Amino acid sequence: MSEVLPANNFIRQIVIDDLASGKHRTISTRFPPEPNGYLHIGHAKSICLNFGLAAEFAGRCNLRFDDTNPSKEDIEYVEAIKADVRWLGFEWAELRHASDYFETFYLCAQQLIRDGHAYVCDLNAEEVRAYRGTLTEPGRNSPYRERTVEENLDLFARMRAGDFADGACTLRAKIDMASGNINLRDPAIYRVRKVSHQNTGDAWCIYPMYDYAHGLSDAIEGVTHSLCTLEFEDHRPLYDWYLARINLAAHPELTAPVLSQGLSAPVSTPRQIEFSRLNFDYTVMSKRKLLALVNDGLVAGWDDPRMPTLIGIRRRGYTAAAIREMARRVGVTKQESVIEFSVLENCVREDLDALAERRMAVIDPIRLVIDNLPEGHVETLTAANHPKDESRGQRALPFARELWIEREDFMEAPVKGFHRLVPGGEVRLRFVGIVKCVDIVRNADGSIQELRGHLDLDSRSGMPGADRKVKGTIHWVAATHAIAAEVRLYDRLFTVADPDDEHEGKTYRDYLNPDSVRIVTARLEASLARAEAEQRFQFERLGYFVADRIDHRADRPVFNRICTLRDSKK
RNA sequence: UGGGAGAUCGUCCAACGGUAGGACAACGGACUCUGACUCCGUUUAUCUAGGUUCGAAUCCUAGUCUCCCAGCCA
Repeated sequence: MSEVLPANNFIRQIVIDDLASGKHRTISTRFPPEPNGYLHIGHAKSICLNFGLAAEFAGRCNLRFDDTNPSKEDIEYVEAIKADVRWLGFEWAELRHASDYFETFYLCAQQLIRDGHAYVCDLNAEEVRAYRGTLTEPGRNSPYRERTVEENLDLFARMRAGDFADGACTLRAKIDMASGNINLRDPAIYRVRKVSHQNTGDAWCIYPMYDYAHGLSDAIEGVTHSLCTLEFEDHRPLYDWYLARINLAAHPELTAPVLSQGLSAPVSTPRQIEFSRLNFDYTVMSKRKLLALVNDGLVAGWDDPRMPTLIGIRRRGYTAAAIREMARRVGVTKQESVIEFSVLENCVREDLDALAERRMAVIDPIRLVIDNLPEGHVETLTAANHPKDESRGQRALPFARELWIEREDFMEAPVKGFHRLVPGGEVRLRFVGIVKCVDIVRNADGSIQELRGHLDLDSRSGMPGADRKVKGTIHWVAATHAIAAEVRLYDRLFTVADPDDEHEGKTYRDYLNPDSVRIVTARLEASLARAEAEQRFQFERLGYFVADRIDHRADRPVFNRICTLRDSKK
């Protein structure tokens, strides 16, 4: 696989310029997921960007859990996210949580109050909405906006102490209720939530909002380039507003609680830069819909091989290298885009073509008996494990008088352009030689019971006659030696390119592909008995397959189809 | 006249005042003991209208279209 010649993009160019101008000596980024769900392929772009930039320019990239809303978060997700990032091939400089900074956030809020930049507001959620105005009309000031500093300090302390019920009041930034940017209309800084937190337990009953916590967390960690998706573009003025008012660098006492936990706080003034999120056709990417697919049993779980989650894609058999290459190919811009799934698929095929050893397997078997071999004839062939890489060695391949071939590779009444086996016609048996179909044995109902073939002994592999040209080559397994295996044939989860399209009252559920998985019992060549979970192979002419990382066992093999081979037959 | 952002092949991404190029897709061909891989070739694009300029995807003006924002979510 073409190894990481970094593709330039506007963010990388900013980094290069900042380093060249001396604005930064080193750079620092972060990947900041909220632990409220599993990571999906869309996150892979952000992970590759943040960790990739840090790696390329010898900077640092933290994994930071943006855990400011305990009611949605769970430790299960933080563990899964860590595993996914590592699987993708990245290691964080430090693991942090926004919740590591809760005490600092509290101190900063007190400072904002003292400086007249924040106030405790007793409006309830509905009232706040009414006061906020609309997209085209300005909002109105809260009646609590002019409380004194002393009163606000006292009230805020009582919020922390648990004196107020959930929703009874908030701490709000005093900015501008008439701003065209709604984020600046006195946004909430803290809300009361009497729930325990995945990381801090019951230490707090007030929790900071994203806009407030995110920029401060970036600054505390010394992040230089804070990369996020487009929808945060109009939050940037607020991001900058908090940083400017609080000015962590000028107030070391504010970060003291971080230091006292043994964590460093190399305060910076981070710059937020937005890029467009990654979307793919034929799938959904919203956490809500993914969660619904899982909860409603429409898929087998977060790691269902049809899911666009990283854990699902991994189980499907995609490689981390392929995902990294995909991220490189799609680039980074501010244009909203939907990537064709073929881009990812091409990356997988390219990686696996080089990586995966070849094997033979028959998915829909029909019996072929070689009539000019003696009854009970068995021999052992050797076959290359990889057609382009001799160092991958060879394997023993049992060959016998009775074979399974692919039902699809025989046509009694061939359509034009059919290159495989037909009555009276010849085809090459991979690694064996040329066989002619001499008879069709039928059941009472006229259906085909088995095929009879005649092997041209002069055309056996290695013989001079093997050079004889025939139009097609088909795969096979020895019926006597084949092992049975469950093979799961996956296809796209949705039947339409844009399942999010809700025209004509449809929803993504109406577009679920009823044939997104087909489970068959296949016959595998004997050497596959030694396959290990997560090992990938090319089943010749069929596609790439992986031994399922959960269900595969030596005595009960289970393979997932990763993707088919490209197919140029018409 | 609410605020913010974006418009280049079918899809993504380049071109940073000087030959519109690459990847994926599609199509055609060569090769082939995988109809794979590989190789060769072909088709298709600068949102519109003006302007500046020897020269505009790029600069200016005016439009058009698309996306995001009215959580005590992130």
